[in-house]
Amino acid sequence: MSLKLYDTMAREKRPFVPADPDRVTMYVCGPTVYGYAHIGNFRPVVVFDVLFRVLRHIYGQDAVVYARNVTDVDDKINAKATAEGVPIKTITDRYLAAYNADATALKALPPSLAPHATDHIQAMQDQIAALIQRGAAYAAEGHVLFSIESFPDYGQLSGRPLDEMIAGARVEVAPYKRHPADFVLWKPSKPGEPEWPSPWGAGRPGWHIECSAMIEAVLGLPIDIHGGGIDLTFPHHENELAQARCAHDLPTYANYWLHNGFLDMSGEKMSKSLGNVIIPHELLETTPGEVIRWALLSAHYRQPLDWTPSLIEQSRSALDRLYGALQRVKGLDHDDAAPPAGVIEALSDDLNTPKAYAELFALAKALETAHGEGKALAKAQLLAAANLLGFLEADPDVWFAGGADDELRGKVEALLEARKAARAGKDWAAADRIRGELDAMGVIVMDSAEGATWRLKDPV
RNA sequence: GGCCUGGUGGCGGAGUGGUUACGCAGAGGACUGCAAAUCCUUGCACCCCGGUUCGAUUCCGGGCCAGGCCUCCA
Repeated sequence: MSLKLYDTMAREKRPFVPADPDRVTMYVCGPTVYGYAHIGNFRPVVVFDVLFRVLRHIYGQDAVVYARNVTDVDDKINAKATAEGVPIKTITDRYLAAYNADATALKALPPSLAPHATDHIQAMQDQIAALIQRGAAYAAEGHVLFSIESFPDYGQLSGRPLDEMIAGARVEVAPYKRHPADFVLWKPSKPGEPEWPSPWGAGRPGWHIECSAMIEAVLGLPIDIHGGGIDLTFPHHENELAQARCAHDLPTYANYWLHNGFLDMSGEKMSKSLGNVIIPHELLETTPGEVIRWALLSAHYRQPLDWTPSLIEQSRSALDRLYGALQRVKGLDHDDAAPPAGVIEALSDDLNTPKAYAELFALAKALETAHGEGKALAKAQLLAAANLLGFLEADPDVWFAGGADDELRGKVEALLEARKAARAGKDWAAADRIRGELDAMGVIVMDSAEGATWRLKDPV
């Protein structure tokens, strides 16, 4: 079994070979913390979380270093702080906490490292200084700009020839730019905005230099995997690559570039102007994080994913099915099993999560139809497989009835006792009336040879 | 205009040069006092037109349609 990943640079699936199997490095562009992240922002969070889990499974728990940055200096953050009349840190702290809480709710493991841009200003300045020294950047009117003409490979990642950059430059070009597509490495701050002293005047870093400098600072160059949304390919990743390679005259910045497809809303791009933005922070009030995670991974990560109410319902049904299988074998435990080959193979093929889902259903069926010892083993295998994807970590009873408070539980238990007595006396009318009462309470009753179990229709 | 994706059954969504994806929904059966859950069985597909081939949903060319990037963006 070997892991294959689609590399945007090579435009094909390639066998994954880390530079050092004892220290596999991965970097994913994280959030700018100026507001609640929307559902689309969390697609890379769960996608690369699965990759993180798969890599840890292959190379060892401690052999994978996964960094996801936090951009905490940005125009939007400044604007938000000004609007609320609070310090910038109040804004960034608040939304970073929310982001981390949401990521946890979506069952994403914390990354190994979460570097903050404001903690690495020096590293950014060092990289900028190296670029100037090598003639790849120039200072002008308080700005420092990267000179794309100094880098012949510019455009390689996104497949855009340099001469097209000029035609593509539809925005007004700042007069101090030598080439229309030159981009900012350092810029002056406006009054009231955060600023740091620098050899080129007080100011703050451009967006692209944050990532390339932090990668150098916390992971070292080059790295094995760089991930992010497909929209970041250009200009963000193209620029990061140019900066890092030029600063240190490197042939390679990242050995594999992975990009997740977009999430859209009924075929439309999610945007505030269309009013169709879904915020997990709010969605989590009515939908378990695991359901959202299931939905986000239900299509292959490079495909576009259409977010619809039906997708949520189907995802809930799928998890109910799997948790139901687990709930029926409560108590049957087996020593930890390795994840079955089918799931490994599916995920090793460029993270084919839909195929991995099919394997989970096959394992659930095997569990339902197994007997005796086989049942315990099947359960352990299902759990091991699901763990690789970040699913089925909850107690099935909690999954189905976790939303029920003690009062409701008491009522349900009492009614079930009464119904049991009615059924024993073959008083079907009374038994059905009680079941109707439970149904009205949102409780579904399931009889079995071992007695009745119950679940909430709509567990949160 | 440039670059790039994708068009699969009622819905979601993999995959393959000739054989079952899978899930949800539907149909029949088993089980059940009746249900629910579960199990068994089952119907439903590969945008259009050419080409290559013994054979294409799968490869090649063209077309149509949808979407993305080229500006902040996961």
